[in-house]
Amino acid sequence: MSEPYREWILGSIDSLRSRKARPDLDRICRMVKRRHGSDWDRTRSELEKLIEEQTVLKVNYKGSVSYRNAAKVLRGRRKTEQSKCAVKQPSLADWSTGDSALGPVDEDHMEDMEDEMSTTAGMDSSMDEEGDESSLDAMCAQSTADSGISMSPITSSNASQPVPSPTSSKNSPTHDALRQDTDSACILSEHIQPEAQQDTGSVALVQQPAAICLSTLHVEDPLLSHCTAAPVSMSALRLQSQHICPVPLRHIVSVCHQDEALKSDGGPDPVEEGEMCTKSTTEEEINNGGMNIGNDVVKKEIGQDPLLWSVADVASYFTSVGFPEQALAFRTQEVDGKSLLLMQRSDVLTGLSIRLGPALKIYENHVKVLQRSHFQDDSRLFS
DNA sequence: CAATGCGCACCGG
DNA sequence: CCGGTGCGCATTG
Repeated sequence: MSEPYREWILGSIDSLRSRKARPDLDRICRMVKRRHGSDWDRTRSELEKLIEEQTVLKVNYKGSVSYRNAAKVLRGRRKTEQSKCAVKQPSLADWSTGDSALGPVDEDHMEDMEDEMSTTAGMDSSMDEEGDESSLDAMCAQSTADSGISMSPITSSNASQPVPSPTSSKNSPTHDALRQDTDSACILSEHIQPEAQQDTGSVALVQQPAAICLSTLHVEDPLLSHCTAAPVSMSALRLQSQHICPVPLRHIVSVCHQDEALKSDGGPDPVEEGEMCTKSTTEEEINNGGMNIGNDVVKKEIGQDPLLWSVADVASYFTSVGFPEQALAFRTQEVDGKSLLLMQRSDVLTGLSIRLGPALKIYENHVKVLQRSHFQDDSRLFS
């Protein structure tokens, strides 16, 4: 159902941008309404969904809220500011003005922050090989946010408070879809570190539901600890302790294994719960550190058996590992977890109409890995 | 009047 | 210096 909205909204954002007009809620809704007749509230809620899935980024630029087509934005910035990634909430200041129709009202209310961000979320499209760093960046950009926040702090408003309750996913009005599988309780609260971001502003990225779970898992499995080293998860880590993840651990574990080559020698030593992950690393370190690993983690973030991923989960996954643009292709082709596990090399390279470079990386570093780990697990079960 | 086009100033990299 | 952003004004329908 939201399909056309995605196109409509992204189209409106692109159109506004090309016209050099700020793609704010007001203009986006107006344009969608004019072009497609959709009513405001509907457009607004669909927009929020897109924000949650990171198809659209909500940013605070020059003191006002603005929206970006994630696929087009992500590119520039690289490392560094992971910090900025943090999520922030938009200030309403502007909104108020906007009062008009909108309902921003419900948007969060926050104090203000006027920073702006450069949107950033980016990863360069070209990320070099396996997405190491780039993906990291990406991740950080998004992930930080994503990982944690269950909802979009930003947008969603209701939940004005940054701190989501671990339990529920309820807060957000829309996300259902996304999280249906994933979620679970993974919402975390803290991720948001305001301070960090504040400097420049940040994108309010949204978070993905996904991230969440992993942390939890890790806790119990020593193997996981490796994974945790990965970038992304930090935020996730924090949460770890608390929630329960629906996903079977084994999947996760296996993924880690392979990709990571586990550094661990023979056997992983058991770690006590909770702490392993957290150990030492600071966020930064983490970010820089494990590139590939990062990806894995991301996967896990989504938290589950790929078999259970919805189309939105698949898209979120690729967005979070640095391929936002390609994520749209997966979405367009309606590739869900099951389909993903059935994809062949040629499907990825030619069936999605995405560029060869990213397609190769996606297939080799992600699709193949997910398939391998998934099927490996299965065989293990039966053996 | 709304939609659109775009020059130009700003800003961060 | 360059690219992204968007204000503010002119133009168009």
